[in-house]
Order: sequence, then structure tokens, then C-alpha cells
Amino acid sequence: MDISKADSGARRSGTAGDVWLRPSARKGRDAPPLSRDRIVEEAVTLLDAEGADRLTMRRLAERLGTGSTTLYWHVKTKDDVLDLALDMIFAEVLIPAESRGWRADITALIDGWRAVLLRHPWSAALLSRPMLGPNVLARSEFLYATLLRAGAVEPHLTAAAYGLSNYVIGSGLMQATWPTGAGQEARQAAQEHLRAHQESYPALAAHGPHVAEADWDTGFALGLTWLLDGIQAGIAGK
Amino acid sequence: MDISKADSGARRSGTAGDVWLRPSARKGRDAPPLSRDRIVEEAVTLLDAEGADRLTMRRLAERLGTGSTTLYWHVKTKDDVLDLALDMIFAEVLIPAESRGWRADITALIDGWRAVLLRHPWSAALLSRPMLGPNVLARSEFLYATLLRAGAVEPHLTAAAYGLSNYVIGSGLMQATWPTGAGQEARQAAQEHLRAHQESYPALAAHGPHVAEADWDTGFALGLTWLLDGIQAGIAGK
DNA sequence: ACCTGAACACCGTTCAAGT
DNA sequence: ACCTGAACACCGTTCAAGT
Repeated sequence: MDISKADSGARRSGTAGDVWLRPSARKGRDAPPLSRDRIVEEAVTLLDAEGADRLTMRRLAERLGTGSTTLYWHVKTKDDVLDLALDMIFAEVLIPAESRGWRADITALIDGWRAVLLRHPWSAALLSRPMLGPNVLARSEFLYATLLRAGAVEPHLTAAAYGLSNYVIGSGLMQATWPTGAGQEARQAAQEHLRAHQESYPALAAHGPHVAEADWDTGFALGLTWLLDGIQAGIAGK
Repeated sequence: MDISKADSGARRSGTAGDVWLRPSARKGRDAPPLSRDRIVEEAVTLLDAEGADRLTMRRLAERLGTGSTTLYWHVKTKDDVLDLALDMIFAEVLIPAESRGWRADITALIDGWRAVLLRHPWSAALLSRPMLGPNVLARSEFLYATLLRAGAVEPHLTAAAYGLSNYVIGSGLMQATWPTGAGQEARQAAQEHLRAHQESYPALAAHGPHVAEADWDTGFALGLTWLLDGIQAGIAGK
């Protein structure tokens, strides 16, 4: 291939290289062309790696090998990026293919949902924006359809759908927030603070979530069972 | 009072007024001296009036009649202001004075908690930071103490405390987020979007939360009942 | 002990201009 | 159709300096 020689020659001279080499020599390395999908993808990995307050249009653009202002051709605003990122990770929540009964189906959905929230801790804090992306809607659809097929009617239907959603969201928010593992110095400080004021908070100091590594999983499962039992009773008693 | 005359005279001349009048002529009008409490108080009213993304150290300082940098004497960081504001509104949650039974007590606490979240919609989004303020802790203490007195033991105790908290938090977040009343154009747009794709989301389009003004209150109450029933069964069956 | 001003290192976003 | 650069109107925070 003589092209490589021509290339290096062009690079050695300060002037522009050969025409047919220039467009393929992309920004950073061998980056695919910029696109909305690529932006959102990169946003998710940036969020996963550094958290929500480190996501900046400038930093995001830098990772993509462009200027920050270029992003605005593909995306209207930073909030759009966040909305798109939030919907993208929802695609990871598996929708049960074949039914094993409504309780099992819903449990699978909710567990998957929770897993995603914990896998992408930044997402829990973003739940305060209305979620209307296709991936979110598809999973809401599954939830409603499953409840309807199980025989739920109003007001139990809405209460069930909301109750389940709110429960996962709250749980995900709490656990994602909680200083775990790395941020253990914060947890320890909280623990000491509680012990120092244990005359004010005796029950909390003795049994509170700050004292021991909480068993989030069984706690979550227990609460979910209570909710599902209630829904089931509502259906049976129509 | 001759002082008023002296005052106006001093103001008319461009030079400094009488010594004993100057210190009492505060920044804006008759503002009390700056203090941490006053800053947090003003932050809450600013948040209530304009929302979280309009809270700025500069704007907050302006309302208080100072420069933004002055705030940093009383407060270490903007996040501190948010933490303090969050704890301040928790003081509005009434802790039941005399017991009417554990279910009634807890229901009262949770309902009060929810009411605060809805009264200060910005607060729901801030729940992603660890809450260790005195007002928050006092209410957590009440929750744990009540559950303990009712006879809850592990793992039901933790599951109950978490489940209830997560449920209110999630509900508050969702409802505070939801485009209600004023932001009705967004809700209507969501509605149309759903109808336009109703072959993809049939259950959602027919029964989803977007179709009708949701009855949040009864939905919330129903879900809370399910949770409490589950907790009660756990206690009874020890 | 408290307040001020200037300054630093950032932000999101717009827009005329390039190819 | 896509990308660039300069520019605007902001941010949170620090710090030397004032009283």
C-alpha cells in the first residue's frame, strides 16, 4: 500500500494532505461519525463512570472528539441528552417473553427495573423528569397489560401500577444514594453521629439503617411481597 | 422624634450620615442581620416560588441584600444550603403526640411526610442526598420506635421502615414531577403522543395515568394499606 | 466576627461562518 | 447537511482586603 507512505509524507509537511486521505482521518482515532445515538451512548458511559454532576456538554464533546457547540446540531439541549440517556438504559430491563403468571411476570419486571437503577446510580436522581421515551413506555405498557390480564380493575389498577412504580423508584433512589462501599467514610460518620446523639434517637441508633450493612435485597423483596399480596387480595375480592 | 429629620438631612447630603443612624440603616429595608437560619429560610421561599434550578447563590444573596460571596461566611457550600433547606421543611411533618395505635400513628406520619413533599415540589428531587438533619432523624426515630413498639422484628422491621419510606419518596417524586395544573400543555402532549401510538401501547392508552386526572390520594392510600397489611401480618405471624 | 470586590475556572447555549 | 469559533450571560467558589 503506497497510501501509507503518501499519508506520512503529507503529515510531515505542514500543509494539507492528499484529498482522499483527509476525510477518513477522523477527529480522535477511528471514531464513527457523530450522531445522536453516539452522543447518548457516550453520555451513558460518562454518567456511569463519573456521575451526573460531571456530565457537561463540553466534557461530553471532548470525549467524542468535537467541540461542545457541535452537539447542538444533533440535540436540542442538555436536558434532551439526559432524557435520552435515561430511556436508553431502560432498554436493559428485560420484558418477560412468556408468561409464568402475573405475579412472577411483574416481579421479574420490577426486579429488572431495580437492577438497572442500581447499575446506573445517576439514573435514580433523574427520575424526577417525566419519562415518555419508547423504552420506558414499553415497560409501563407491559405492567398495565399484565395487571389487566390478572383481572385488576379501578381503583386497584392505578393504585397497583403506581404503587409498584413508586416503590422501585423510591428504593432505587435510596439505595443508589446511600454511601456504600467506597463512600464508607460518610456512612461511618453518620453512624458515629447517631451514636453520639443516641439519647435523642435510641431506636434509630439501635436498629436504624446506619448501624449495619443493610440487607437491601431481602428488604426489597419483602416489601414487594406485601404490595403484591395486597394487589392480589384486591383482585380476588373485586 | 427629631431623629427622622436628622436622618433625611443626612441622606440628602451625599456624605455619611450621623453615626448612630448608620448601622441601623440596613441593606435593603429593615432586614434582620444575616444568619445561617435567615439564609436557609430565604432559600426555601425561593425554592417554593421558582424551583430548584432557579436557586443560585447570587440570586439568593440578592434577595437577602448582600453579595453572593458573603453567604460563604455562614455556609460552606451551596449543597449545604440545599441540605439545610431539606431538613427545614421536614419540621413541618407533625409527629403524633399521643398514640392512637401504631397503624394510625404511622399513617399520620407518612401522610404528613407526603404532604410536605407535595407542598415543596423541589424537595422530592433532592431526596437523593443522604438525609441526616435533626428534623429528618427525629421522624425516622418515630417511625422505628413505633414499629418496634408494635412488635416488629427483623427482617420485617427494616423492610417495613424502608418500604414505607421508599413508597412515600417514590410517590412524592412522581406526583411532584407530574405536569399538573399549570403545566397542562405537557400532560396533553403526552396524552396525544400515547393516543398516536396506541397500537404500540394499547393498555397504556386506554388505562394509563396519562388518560385521566389521576386520583393520587386514593391510589396512595390504597398502596399504603397494602404495605401496612403486610407489615401487620408479619408482626402477627412473627 | 462579619462583609465586600475582584477574580478564577468553569457552565449552557446562540449564531455567524465555514465546508 | 454538518461542523467550527467566538461570544454571551451566566455559574460556584476563593481570597485578599476592609470594618
